Amino acid sequence: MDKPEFKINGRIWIETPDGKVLGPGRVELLERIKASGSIRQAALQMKMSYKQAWDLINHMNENLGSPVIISHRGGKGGGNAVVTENGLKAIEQFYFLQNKFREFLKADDSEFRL
Amino acid sequence: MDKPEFKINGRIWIETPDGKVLGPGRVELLERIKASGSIRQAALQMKMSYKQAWDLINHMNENLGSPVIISHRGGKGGGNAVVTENGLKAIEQFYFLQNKFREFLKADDSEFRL
DNA sequence: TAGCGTTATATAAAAAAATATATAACGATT
DNA sequence: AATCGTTATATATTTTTTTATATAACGCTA
Repeated sequence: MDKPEFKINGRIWIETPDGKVLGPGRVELLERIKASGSIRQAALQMKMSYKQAWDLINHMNENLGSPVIISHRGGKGGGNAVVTENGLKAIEQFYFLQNKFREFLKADDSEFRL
Repeated sequence: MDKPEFKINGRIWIETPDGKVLGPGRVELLERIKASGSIRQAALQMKMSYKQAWDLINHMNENLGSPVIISHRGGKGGGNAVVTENGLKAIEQFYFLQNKFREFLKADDSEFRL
């Protein structure tokens, strides 16, 4: 139990006065929907239940100014989901911040010593 | 639902290969033990159960190189707990990082716009 | 119009986490 | 040696969260 290797880690998110609206998990969900065109497939890939994915999307749609996902049921393939312009902006801007945060973590990586 | 105010927020912690060992909550716990000399009182102040506080302390004691809290039972007052040198260093160093992180958040505060 | 796979939604079941309760150990103080 | 308030620990209960199950709606396709 001597000399453990300490690393600083953390996470960032976007919030409104009503609470958290965007974080790493939700952004990944958006990206997977963008790639697969399906809420269901994105949920399977991330090993979360469809309900959980849907709840997250619904919450984002209602709290990110305008919808990030537009979904349709029925039709070819049974239905589909697409990321809106607003959603794409959300992904892009969050990654920008995420990258800055990574730099921050890297810079302070060896600043914790007991 | 238009023009919500977006704020970036987040949290940092210290981890070893075995997982998280120190974060804002645990540091606050250490500080309250330092001030009160009692695990129990610190737990009450933070509205957590004694068990939860004890588990956190135990985990820190076992994973922060050397103990951060030394506790005694019996005696005057029924018992007591004191923060070790190692614990004081942990508090101090975490606050140093925490302050840097606050600056980071403030600097990037208005960088998310949809 | 029957079938398909998905979205949407509610409800039930299961799992996990938090909390409460109980009890013993402890040592200075009286 | 009895009392006190705390630490230490186990067990039980409650609460919360997560996951599973079921069912309906939908619109293209064949």
